Amino acid sequence: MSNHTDMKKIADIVGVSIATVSRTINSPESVRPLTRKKVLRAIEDHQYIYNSSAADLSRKKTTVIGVLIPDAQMPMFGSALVAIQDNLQEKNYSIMVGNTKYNSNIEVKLLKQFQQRNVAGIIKTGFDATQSTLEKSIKEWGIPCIVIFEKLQNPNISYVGFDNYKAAFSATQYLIELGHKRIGLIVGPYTKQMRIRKRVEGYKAALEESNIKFNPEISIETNVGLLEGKNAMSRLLSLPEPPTAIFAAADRLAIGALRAATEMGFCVPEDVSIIGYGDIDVAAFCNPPLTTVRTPNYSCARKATELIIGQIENNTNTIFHYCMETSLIIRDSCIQYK
Amino acid sequence: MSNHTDMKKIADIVGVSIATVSRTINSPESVRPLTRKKVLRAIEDHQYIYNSSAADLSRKKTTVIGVLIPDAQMPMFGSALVAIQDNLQEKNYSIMVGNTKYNSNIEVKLLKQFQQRNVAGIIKTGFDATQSTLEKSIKEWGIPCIVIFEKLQNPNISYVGFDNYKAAFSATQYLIELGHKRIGLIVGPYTKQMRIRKRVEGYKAALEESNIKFNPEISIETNVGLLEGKNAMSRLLSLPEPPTAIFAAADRLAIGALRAATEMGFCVPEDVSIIGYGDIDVAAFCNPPLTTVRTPNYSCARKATELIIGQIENNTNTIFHYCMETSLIIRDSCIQYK
DNA sequence: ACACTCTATGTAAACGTTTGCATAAAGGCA
DNA sequence: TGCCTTTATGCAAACGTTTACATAGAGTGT
Repeated sequence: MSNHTDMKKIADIVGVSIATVSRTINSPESVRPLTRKKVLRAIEDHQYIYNSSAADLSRKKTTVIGVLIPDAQMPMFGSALVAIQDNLQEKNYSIMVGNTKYNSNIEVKLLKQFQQRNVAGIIKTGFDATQSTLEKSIKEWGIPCIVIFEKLQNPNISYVGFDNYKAAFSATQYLIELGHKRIGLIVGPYTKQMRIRKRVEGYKAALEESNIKFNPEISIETNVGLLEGKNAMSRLLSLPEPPTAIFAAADRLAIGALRAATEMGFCVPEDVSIIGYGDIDVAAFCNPPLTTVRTPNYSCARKATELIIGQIENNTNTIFHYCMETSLIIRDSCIQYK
Repeated sequence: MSNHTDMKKIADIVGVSIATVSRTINSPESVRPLTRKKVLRAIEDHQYIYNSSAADLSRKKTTVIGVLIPDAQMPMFGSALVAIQDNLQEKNYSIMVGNTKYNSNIEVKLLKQFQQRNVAGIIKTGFDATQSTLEKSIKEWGIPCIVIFEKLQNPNISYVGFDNYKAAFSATQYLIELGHKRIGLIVGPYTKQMRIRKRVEGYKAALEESNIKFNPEISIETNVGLLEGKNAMSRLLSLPEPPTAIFAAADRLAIGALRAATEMGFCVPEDVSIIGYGDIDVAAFCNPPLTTVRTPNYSCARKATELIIGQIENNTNTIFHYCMETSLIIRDSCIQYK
């Protein structure tokens, strides 16, 4: 016989039915105060532990939300997680997290797990250019799914993000305004990732607007990482005619680039300007402090969580498109070109 | 009637019993190849989705492991998450994550959630000095729980960590060997956190060993963060007789300290040496690159995951104590005192 | 006293699996 | 052929909740 405390046991102790116990837990206002008190007392005294699996099964619905991120090492994910949980805290939702490593096999697998575990909603950071199948499967599945940190043109997918194109445009424009003409680009794998591709496009558009010809020689696509940024920068600075300014479309790339410059004897910003992207927290603590584009990571994640909770609770599934503003954070890594 | 594909439906389609479907999924070798094939075919064709809640309820056991971290912004957490998932990947376990913010109310709440959701095991980073109640509740609960990133003296709790005392001792010793006598300390909230307190003790012990008197004036306890590190360093360098070397017992504190020094016109390491703790990835990319203590974060998390999975699968719950080696990573932020 | 409405509770059928036990079919051996 | 073992499958009871529906009792207005 089960020696485990379940609702039945509590019900027996108090002398009420299981239903009453369930109600005291889920809608306390619907049970008489005296009864409620007795039930709560028994729960306390006998260390009853609510069984979510059973509830989930019965309700055909969980209070777990799935969070899909490409790389847990990205500082941006930290903000996302904190924001999401801040919002979920008092609601008794839990977070199930999956790290895709930019690998679509892993991603599909994780999504399947989420589906089997019947998560109530999904928050996904970033969206691959190649994910129409994914999109379809989520649609069919029918639970709310919000992409964050990205502005999508796809009208069928909700997002809370920012305009990567515009932000990259303004970063590049800033460099141009400072008089730079030879502006290098170090950027993540944009062949696969939409939000990165948008940055490349923004960069190109800004150049074009000022009649500067895009020069593929000083534009490097690489994985996002400190070392990768450093390596890319080394290559750029080894060129016979190195760029006078660099747009590193991720702060971690920028930090790597900064290091390469320093090691090669270039002064930043006197010899070469560097602008980053993301305003991760160390950016302000670099030497020199990094001029960068601030993206509203925390707000995006927070907003997305609010929205998704709303959808879950009201059982709706409309499409939301929120685009937040980015801003240029001017610090000391860029200077007028003389 | 349910239009949702469940085992019953698959069973009906194939013309077998539910049990057979369940078995094809959970122990394929126990069903005849032909039957298996037909079942799998039907599962494929009708997009059957396994319901974990139901399975969990029936089995009285889940395949979810709970991960408790104090601050998702700490880079160390990123490694942990990646390591854990790398290990869980092919096993179909999922990760439920909770961010405690160093707040024991939140922590208790999250643990309760984990308990209600019936997680199969818990990996917890760090352990508060004040958590004997917590310890008791986990013991009673009876699921495997491993603390990582910490060496505990408590024989009832499993850990996979490193010796914070020893690591801090060696960092301080290194500074002493370089001829420093006036060695400041910037450290996290050690009143609450064991692993941080150990660092303070290691620092003090190293001083004592060399007959250097501990000076509370140049020892600052603060929250862990870049800005906090900077503020603490400002205070230290404003002293009439500032320290000639600083042990910042967290790399993020060290990076903040580095910034303060630079802004105040101190050269690192010429005017003041700084040694960090953790070897987070940006440490090597600071200016100057940060000398620091490397702690084996990934290995710890990976080992812990292996152990916990072992315990879950074999239904054992023995206590493990693994202590991994730390190492001194000498870069350019410390120099001989003249 | 009656009919009516409310409110608090109980009853019991789901929810979709797992798994011990029973059984039928097939194979081996005398 | 009959008996025994093995293998593949089915049966049905659990797992611990939720919730639509039923019901009993209390209150209200006439």
